[in-house]
Amino acid sequence: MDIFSTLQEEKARLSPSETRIADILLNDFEFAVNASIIELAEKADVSPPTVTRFCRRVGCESFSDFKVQLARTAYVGMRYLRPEPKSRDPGDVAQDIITKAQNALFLLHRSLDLAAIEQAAEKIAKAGMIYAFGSGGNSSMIASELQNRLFRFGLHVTASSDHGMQLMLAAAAKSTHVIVGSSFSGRNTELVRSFTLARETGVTTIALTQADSLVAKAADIVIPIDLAEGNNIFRPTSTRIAYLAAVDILASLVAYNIPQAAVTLRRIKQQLVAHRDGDDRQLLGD
Amino acid sequence: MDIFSTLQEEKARLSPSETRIADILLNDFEFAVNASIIELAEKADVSPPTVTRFCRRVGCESFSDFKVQLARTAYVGMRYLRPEPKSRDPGDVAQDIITKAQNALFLLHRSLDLAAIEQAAEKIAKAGMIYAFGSGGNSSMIASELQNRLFRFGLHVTASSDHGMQLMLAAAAKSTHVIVGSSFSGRNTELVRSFTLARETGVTTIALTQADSLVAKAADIVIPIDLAEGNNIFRPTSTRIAYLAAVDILASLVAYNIPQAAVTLRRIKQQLVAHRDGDDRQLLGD
DNA sequence: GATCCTTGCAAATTATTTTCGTGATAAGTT
DNA sequence: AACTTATCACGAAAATAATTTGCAAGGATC
Repeated sequence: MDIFSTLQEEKARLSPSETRIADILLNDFEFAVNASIIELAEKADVSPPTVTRFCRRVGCESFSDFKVQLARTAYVGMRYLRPEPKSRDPGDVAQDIITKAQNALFLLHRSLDLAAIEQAAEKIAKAGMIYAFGSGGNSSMIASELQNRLFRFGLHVTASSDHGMQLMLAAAAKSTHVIVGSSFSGRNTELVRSFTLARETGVTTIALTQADSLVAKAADIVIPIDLAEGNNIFRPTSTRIAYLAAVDILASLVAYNIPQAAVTLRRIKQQLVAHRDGDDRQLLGD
Repeated sequence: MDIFSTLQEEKARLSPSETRIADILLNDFEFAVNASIIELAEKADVSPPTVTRFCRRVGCESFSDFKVQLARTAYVGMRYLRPEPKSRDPGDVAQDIITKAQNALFLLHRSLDLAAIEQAAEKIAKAGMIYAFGSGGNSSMIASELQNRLFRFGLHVTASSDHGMQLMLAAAAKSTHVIVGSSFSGRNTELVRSFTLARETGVTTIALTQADSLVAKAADIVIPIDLAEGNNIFRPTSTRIAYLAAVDILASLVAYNIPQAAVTLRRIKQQLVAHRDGDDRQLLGD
């Protein structure tokens, strides 16, 4: 799909000359996007035709197509190749974190299952009661974020990060209710238990989790969020940013499914514009 | 700086032919980045030289430079020109949200005051006790995130979203302590009061907020987070993502200032790799 | 009516791609 | 082991295509 991932896949199969070209891309990216085919060829100590062939090899139509692809993916993908920040220099750390966050959003957008999200939004909009479940520092934040967003549309919602409480709520839930559960790893077996229990009484269960995971298999509707685990397991913040964005999308679609939500939101907006001297709570609107 | 902003500034001064070229860029961007100068010229109904002149006019060296610039800024900037999503179609909503989030990260990275963050990180790393303050759905999340991140480095930290509690904590704080307060709007007057009170006893106060705001003026160290308000006041999630990233950077730098944090984190990582069958809580590491 | 700006044409320049041939390496054959 | 033969990488040069420049014509403005 994008050049850098192709490059990583093909790396082993490249010839010496092509490897030299690849090295320039990775090391002196700035030069590569601005250079002409001749300059690039000279720097890599190869002939222009070899550069053209290289471009074709990594899946581009032509050299100019290659440059466009390069420039396009660069902003997001450039540092993706360097798994760890090079130094402890604040600038590098910041760059690394921002890039990983950008990347998480980028990957999320690519792999988003819109049909599932819309289906989930419809169910949520019609639900008599919504339970947002999630445990651990990450998923519990997602659960409370869901509560935070949904109650403003006039929906009945409660969040819980307590497994015992989740089980009780799941046991008491009715068929018109919806449970939305979040699990970054997909291996939250307690959540699986709540889902299974709830489904016995016809409760709709929605999971934000990794596709094909235990949690995914236990839910009615799965909103899969699959990010390259290697890059994120030790840096959950970027994964969390992707989850937050997914919740944002879900909540927006829920709003569109509730006629009066638009009215309420418009009123909040007008309120915000008219009265701008409160504290953070004025940022309620959306 | 980037092409689209130049384009917006120059728009009024463009000639009819150049306006036609600009229109193509804005309306059929995909075509524009992939087209040759001839194709673009034909579509705009002008001659190739006019396209070259147009490129110079918007600050590029040449047509190919122009294309690279275009492709480069496009990913982040493209939809920035369209302030509102075009439709309620899930794809458009998702696109809009993701783009705004990307943009928030982009703007954050540009405007980041690294010196302030590093200064804050040093203070936090040495603090006897840390208080993370924030109110409202947004800032309270940031406060608990700070707690979440910092306690793992062996630091003493507590988060509070309650104004009354914040005041009491601030009154009881000692000069070796640090208060980190978050306010998206910068107008949280209760937080200002806590800061002012705390500074009387020499407590270091750190604010994550808008530059030159009330809260910023009341703090010792300000980590300014200024995002285009117009785009974010009604859509706080993207601003929040920027705040989360800022907290991530801050926490990473704090870790580098604590020698034993590295050891602890490494142990957590090994733990994670060895034992991969728990639930979400396994994603503790960073 | 003079001047300035915009624009296109055609030529010149430059960049890119194709074609073709050489040399190297590997696999099969005598 | 020595000799084909196939395959591939690569570069030189030619062919092609794209881009830029110089210049002149057409319009608008003062």
